[in-house]
Amino acid sequence: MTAADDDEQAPRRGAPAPPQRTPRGTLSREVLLDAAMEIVRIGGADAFSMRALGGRLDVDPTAFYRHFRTKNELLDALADILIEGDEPLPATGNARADLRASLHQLRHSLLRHPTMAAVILRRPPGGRAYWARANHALGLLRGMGLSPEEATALYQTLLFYCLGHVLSEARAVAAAVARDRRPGTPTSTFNPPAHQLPDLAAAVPFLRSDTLTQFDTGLDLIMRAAPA
Amino acid sequence: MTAADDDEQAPRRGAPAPPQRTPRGTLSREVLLDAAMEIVRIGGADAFSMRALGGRLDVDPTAFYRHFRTKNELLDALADILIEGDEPLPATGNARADLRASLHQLRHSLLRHPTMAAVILRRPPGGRAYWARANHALGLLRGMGLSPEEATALYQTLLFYCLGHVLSEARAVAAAVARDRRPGTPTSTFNPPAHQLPDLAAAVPFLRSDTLTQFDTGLDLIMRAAPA
DNA sequence: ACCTGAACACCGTTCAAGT
DNA sequence: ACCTGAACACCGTTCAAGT
Repeated sequence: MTAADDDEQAPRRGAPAPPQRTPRGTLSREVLLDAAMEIVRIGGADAFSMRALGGRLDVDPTAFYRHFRTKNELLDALADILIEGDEPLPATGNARADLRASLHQLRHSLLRHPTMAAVILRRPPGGRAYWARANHALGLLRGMGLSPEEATALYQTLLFYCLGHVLSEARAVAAAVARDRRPGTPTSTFNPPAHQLPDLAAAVPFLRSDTLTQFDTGLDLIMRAAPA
Repeated sequence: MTAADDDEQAPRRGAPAPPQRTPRGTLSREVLLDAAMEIVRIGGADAFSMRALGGRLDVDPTAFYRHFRTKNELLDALADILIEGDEPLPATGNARADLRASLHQLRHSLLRHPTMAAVILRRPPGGRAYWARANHALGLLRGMGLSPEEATALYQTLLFYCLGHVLSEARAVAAAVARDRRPGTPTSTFNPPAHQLPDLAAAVPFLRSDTLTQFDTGLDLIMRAAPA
């Protein structure tokens, strides 16, 4: 029915070559998070498992459970690291520009690990960085003259738009990476069946040309609802 | 670091009591899709596996592979069934109302299987119903006087907003269901750390009060960008 | 105190063999 | 032609035992 192609699993598994043995007593949340991020960076989200993590640190896979309650707890911590990003929250004094920049930071950081985005977005939010970003954005919107209620509504709209956009971009990037590793897999998503669907056909030229510009266009549309 | 609670796995696995033996030669994509949907309806997305599917139809788990290439291909087909929903695309003649109704349909249908939403949204889109909905919405926007480019931009903004919102709602519903099955698990998401974050504290009363109204509020904000 | 190792109860998928 | 069954190469997590 769907022209479902191959899938994004299997061609890369496990972590290669433990770089250095982890001495007894030096395992910590931080060490585990770093190793997990490395595994994801090298092999994508599918390469990450308890056994890969243990292998990378040359430690028994179950040593993990001294430091995290479950794998999902580690994923939540990874999520918050990505949501935080590398840069401080923008504070130029221009509320509109700062808000836009914060959402750009979020998008950019999540897209640095595109195979991770879907994994992270299926977890409930609630990390430190997540709330810090919310507080920052809400403050900016209130500074633009919006009431708490208006600010909340507009922030949620921006955030949900941002998450949907990033999820969609990340899927495309992850699929492209998978295709690259194992060529010959067709991409169905951008051969939409435009016959019989004239309005879709007319839209095709404007799909996915430049995703950053597209992202901004949506932000602008939503921000029209804010006072100048 | 995060107040990560328990997780949504494990308490319900496998399909209970095969309702009737499936005679040789009657297995089909449709039968498999129906059984898969039943498993998800009863036990959530985690309950679905090849072995559960085989068990439910009283058939060897690997018989599946005569009809689908992979599990993900079946997930894509399930996704398109949910995206299609039960009702026909709205066509009252009021473009604005029809567009809103289509997005409500999509939200409603995805939320009927909340544990499935995250699974489905991590797959690339591209099913028949997905494109049909896109074509329908684009036609409505063009009918409101927008150019193909404007219509595409506005539709994508609405769609990404809708997906982000539904993903967020579905996570909350799925977590609530899991909490119900195994009580005592706290919800961190709606105890945001409002101390030290004054603008977040001011927003708390307006979070998650009525998610349908909230959804509509965002749609309205975005639709302000369209001509009256 | 911290880690190991075996074990448990699962996965998705392949392929030779059966009917 | 269609399905079975064993097998492969994995999972996340628990718990008694070791150091």
